[in-house]
Amino acid sequence: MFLSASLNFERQKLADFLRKCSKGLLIGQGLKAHAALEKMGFNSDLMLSNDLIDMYAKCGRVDIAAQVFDKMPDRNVVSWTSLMSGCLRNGDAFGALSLFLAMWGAEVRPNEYTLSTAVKACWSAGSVESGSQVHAVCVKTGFDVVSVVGNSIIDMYAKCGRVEDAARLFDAFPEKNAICYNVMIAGYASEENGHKAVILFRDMRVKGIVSDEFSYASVLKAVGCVGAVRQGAQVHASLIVEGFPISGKKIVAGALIDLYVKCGCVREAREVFEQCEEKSVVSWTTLILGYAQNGSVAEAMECFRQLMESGVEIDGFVISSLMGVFADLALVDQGKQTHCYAMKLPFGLDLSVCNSVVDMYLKCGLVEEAERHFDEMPVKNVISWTVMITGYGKHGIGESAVRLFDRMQSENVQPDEVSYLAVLSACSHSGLVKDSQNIFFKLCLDRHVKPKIEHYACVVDSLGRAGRLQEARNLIDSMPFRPNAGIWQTLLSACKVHGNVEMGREVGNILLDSDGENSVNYVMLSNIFANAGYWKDAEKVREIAKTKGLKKVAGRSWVEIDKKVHIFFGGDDTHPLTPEIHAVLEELEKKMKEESGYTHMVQYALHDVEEESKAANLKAHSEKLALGLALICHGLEEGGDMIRIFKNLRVCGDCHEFIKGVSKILKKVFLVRDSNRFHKFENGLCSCKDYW
DNA sequence: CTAGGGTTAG
Repeated sequence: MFLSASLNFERQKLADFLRKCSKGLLIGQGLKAHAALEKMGFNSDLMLSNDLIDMYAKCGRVDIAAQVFDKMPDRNVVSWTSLMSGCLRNGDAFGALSLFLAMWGAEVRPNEYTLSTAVKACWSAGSVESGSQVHAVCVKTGFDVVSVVGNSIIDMYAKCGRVEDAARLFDAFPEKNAICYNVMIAGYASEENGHKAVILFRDMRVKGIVSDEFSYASVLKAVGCVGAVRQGAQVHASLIVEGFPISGKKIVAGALIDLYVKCGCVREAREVFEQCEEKSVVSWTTLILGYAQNGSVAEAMECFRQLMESGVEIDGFVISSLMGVFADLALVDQGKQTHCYAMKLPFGLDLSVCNSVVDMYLKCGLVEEAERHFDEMPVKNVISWTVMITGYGKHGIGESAVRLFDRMQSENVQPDEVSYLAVLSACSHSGLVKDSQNIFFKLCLDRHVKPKIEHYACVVDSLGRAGRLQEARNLIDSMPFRPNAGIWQTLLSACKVHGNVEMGREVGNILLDSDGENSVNYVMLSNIFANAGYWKDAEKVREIAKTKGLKKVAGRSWVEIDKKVHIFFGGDDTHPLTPEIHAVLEELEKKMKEESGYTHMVQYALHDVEEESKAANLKAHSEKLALGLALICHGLEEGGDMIRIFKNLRVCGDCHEFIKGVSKILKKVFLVRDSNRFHKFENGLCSCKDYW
């Protein structure tokens, strides 16, 4: 087409203007330019149409970009690539990939821009299979050695968990620039490879490649993953030496805050945070979690309050993080409150928010509430299903867990290794041995998931609880893994339940050799001996533990009354109502003795699994104290609201029996959440089928 | 028209 000089001038002006709109994200101006363009009859101009696509894509309107694209009489590689990258930018990786395929059908050849976009779309879509296919195309077309493409490929493999493949390509890559290094350092930023990230970071500097913010952020993440505070401080120091003021570098500062938080140095984290001129929501989130993980819930909530006042925009990450804190501590009132607040926000229905809410309700013992929110979720992902399955499992409703696991697949959600683990664990808690075996079998045939040792452990647990110890033992022997301490502990615990001293002795010895610093092993083994009357053996095991100076985790229980959390340790007498608590417990014990002949189950006192403290006797177990306080506050009349008690370890057997008795006498319902599962006590019975 | 970084839910 021949254009007059003035028309050509107008055309160039429009193109310049569109690029300006695209750069400045000025959708309003862009729409005007589009109208002008049509009026002037430039509809079928290839270059201008491409500029339009790019403008709309960058301004977040891929839908209009696609309309422009569809109307074009001719499309070149730029048209296709612009739309592809628009899809990807908009979070539609699959859309980008299908365009990539369609482009081949239209016989348009990709260039380096197209290929790097396609590679990125693959990892965004989580499909390393597509990624390696596109990789093959890059090799065939010779684009794989172009740095933009090559770097994308390395990044793709690293982000899809194939770090070794990424490293192989990285080593062979001819001209490594800073981005190439950064991609690989980021790929190494994990627990298992963190040290390699540090080595590469040094190597990069030795080779004279200038490290930038990206390098720093990634290497800081890496040292955080391996928990290397000292190395982290070194990196921090070199940041200062090289004149990298973190105040203006949000991401580097964020990485630094996270590093200090991960190492338990919340004070240092706060210092860095305060140094930032512009505090991002990410830094706030990191800090909030830092406080919570270090046991300062009040500080965490205060931090959240400050965030809300700061004017920084709240996002789904903070809400789901906070919800996780409430879930862990079972702070149901705060959880509900935050949930109500979150629902009014634009991201209130985001997956991570909904998932964290459902999890919070489950961990607070409100199964129906959780089910309601789960059912109402507009979209579910594999995590949503897993949360619910785990919840059912912990509440001893294994049948529901298995049913949900089936439903998830009928709704075309592919289970991953965590969901398999959740359902297998639910089976073992509910004694569903057959289901456990069937699901495990299915897992072995599932092309998408590889069975891990934890899956084996669940089946070993199921078999063990059912008393099929030899089968459990055989399964361990048949594993393609070297057995770890965890799986032996599972078997040992089964030996204890079923009083199998011979196997217990054998397994116990293996454990004492391989995991000799863990007090749990000694306690369990000594219990097996003591239960069977082998007192001398029991004593010997306890002696070894004692000479090694092994300490146990202190047991603690808590109960929430009027939004206040009351925490008790074993033998705790610090609560102002301590005399009243003991009086209530005493009275109930007397009644129980009269009605059903209950006496303390002394075996738990002599060698309890969690043996909270030497001084504590059964009457002063933390869960009983919490129960006593709850009863005083709720009143001793029959019936009333469900009382919820929480413990950081497993509930002791005597307390378990005791609470059963109380639930019968007072016709009250108790829900106890311990480290293992939920116990719902009602009318003298407990919901769990796996307690001993 | 293209490549890299810090926070979350199981």
